[in-house]
Amino acid sequence: MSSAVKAGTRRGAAVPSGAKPAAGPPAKPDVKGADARSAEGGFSLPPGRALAICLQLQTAILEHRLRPGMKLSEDEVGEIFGASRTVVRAALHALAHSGLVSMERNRGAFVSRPTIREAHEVFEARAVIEPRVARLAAGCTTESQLENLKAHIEAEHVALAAGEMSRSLYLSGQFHIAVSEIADQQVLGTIIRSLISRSSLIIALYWKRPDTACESHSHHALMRAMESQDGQGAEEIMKSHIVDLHSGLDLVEHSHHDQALSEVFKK
Amino acid sequence: MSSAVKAGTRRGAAVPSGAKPAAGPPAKPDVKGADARSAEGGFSLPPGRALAICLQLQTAILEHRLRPGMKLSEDEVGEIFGASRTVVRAALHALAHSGLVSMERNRGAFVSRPTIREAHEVFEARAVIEPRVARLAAGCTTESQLENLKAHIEAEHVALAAGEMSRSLYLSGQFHIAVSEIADQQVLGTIIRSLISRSSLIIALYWKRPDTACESHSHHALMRAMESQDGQGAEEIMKSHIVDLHSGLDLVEHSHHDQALSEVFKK
DNA sequence: CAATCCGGAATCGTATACAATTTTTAGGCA
DNA sequence: TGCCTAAAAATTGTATACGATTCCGGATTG
Repeated sequence: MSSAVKAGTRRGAAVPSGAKPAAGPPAKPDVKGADARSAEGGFSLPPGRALAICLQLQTAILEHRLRPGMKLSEDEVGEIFGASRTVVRAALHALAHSGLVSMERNRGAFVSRPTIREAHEVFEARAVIEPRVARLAAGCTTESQLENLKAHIEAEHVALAAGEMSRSLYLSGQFHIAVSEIADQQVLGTIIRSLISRSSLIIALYWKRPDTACESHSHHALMRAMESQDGQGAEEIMKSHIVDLHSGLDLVEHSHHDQALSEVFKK
Repeated sequence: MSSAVKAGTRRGAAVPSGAKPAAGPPAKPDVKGADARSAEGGFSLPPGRALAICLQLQTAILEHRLRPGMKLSEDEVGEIFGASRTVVRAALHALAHSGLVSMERNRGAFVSRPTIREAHEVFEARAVIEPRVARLAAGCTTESQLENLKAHIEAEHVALAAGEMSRSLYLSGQFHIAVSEIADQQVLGTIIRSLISRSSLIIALYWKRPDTACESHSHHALMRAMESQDGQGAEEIMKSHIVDLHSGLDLVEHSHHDQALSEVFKK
């Protein structure tokens, strides 16, 4: 049933939609150090083909082309990517470990639907970890890294101006990842990537207002703090930025879809 | 070659070696809330049988029965646990995601050998995260949870007195996990579990002195801070405790095994 | 008419078989 | 003796097949 998964062209580039050139010249940014090692959670790359499937699925989820709750049938995904269930299974397990999909025994894999509680916890965790990492990063930012950050912000602006909401959010996450990579802490970096991935799901579910160009300002301020080696400042900006993100969510039971119907007309 | 893996009885309890009764009566503690949900990294449990294998391998690694660098052949593990390679593979992948084993393409799975850099990063990460979690935990510790912590410390003492070094370290890690569970933060708790698991590997590789009953004191102090709801104190104690652990490591290239030989007689 | 029960279809869990790659070993040659 | 080459052995990567469980629809019955 259903034509659920419709990600990219069977064998497009690993991050096809990630290279979308909104405007010609100013869009050279494109996540620099986030190639293969930015894989799922960051850990042990699944062998061979599974990794490609992983990345495509991940990108699709992070760009909200696959919404939370969608079923990822092994057969279906396998047919789409022209792979056997064995490797699809590996890919799905990998994504499950990174928290993007959840697997229910004998029922299959679904794009994760973070609970409200988990949403809170993810952003609390980010509020604990990322500010500290931002401080570390501020202490050792090179010129080219600053350029990279600038390009990221640039790209965010472009996407936002073009009204590409989901892509904008994706890039926003990539910015945070870029910051964590500057800190050159792989362990914390991996953790942060995982949290940001999950944040993407949370935002897809609980975002309050579809407008709000809130991001770019904080990101710019953060970059400037890093530019002037202001660790303390960077830490504080990051902290408040994440708190802002957290409070920008509408964390109440959403009573989604038909459940709402049966609930509304109950009596 | 080799009779590498020799964990438990093919189908013993999930955590057989974890229940080793050093002394009869005083050993009732045994990790309370750390049953199945304390699985590997904490994430998506591999389906069915794989989970059991996961847990057994994990326990063996955490107790240093499987040393870093050991090869975990799929066939071999499969034969030992009476399972087919399919499920063994899933188990190994899961452990790889939690950082306990590393897989090299076309070469197989090995118990991870954390690099010195990774060792530093893991303890830096713990120093960032755990103190904050300890603070949270201190604010909401119930009586029974205190009892549980007490039992943990008790068990550590017993193991230490019996000279069971590796088990003592294992229990030390479990104590930290117990603290994180009190904080009732699943996301951060999962992260902490993963970091502690890796710490176990790091300690196996880089521990300085095989003696040192250093742990228990800090743990006891932490417990008392939590008992008196002293969040600030708990945070500080945890912080310094982790720094102590970090500095208790001998983080220099160990030139292990034969490499040492060729090095010694080089000139 | 509604609730329940059963059978088919679909999907997942596991085992086994085959292909690809690596490692090792045996052999030949300088 | 030492080193390079090549074939064999071992191990992993992938595909397919079969059994088990769940889901969905229709028939039966109170």
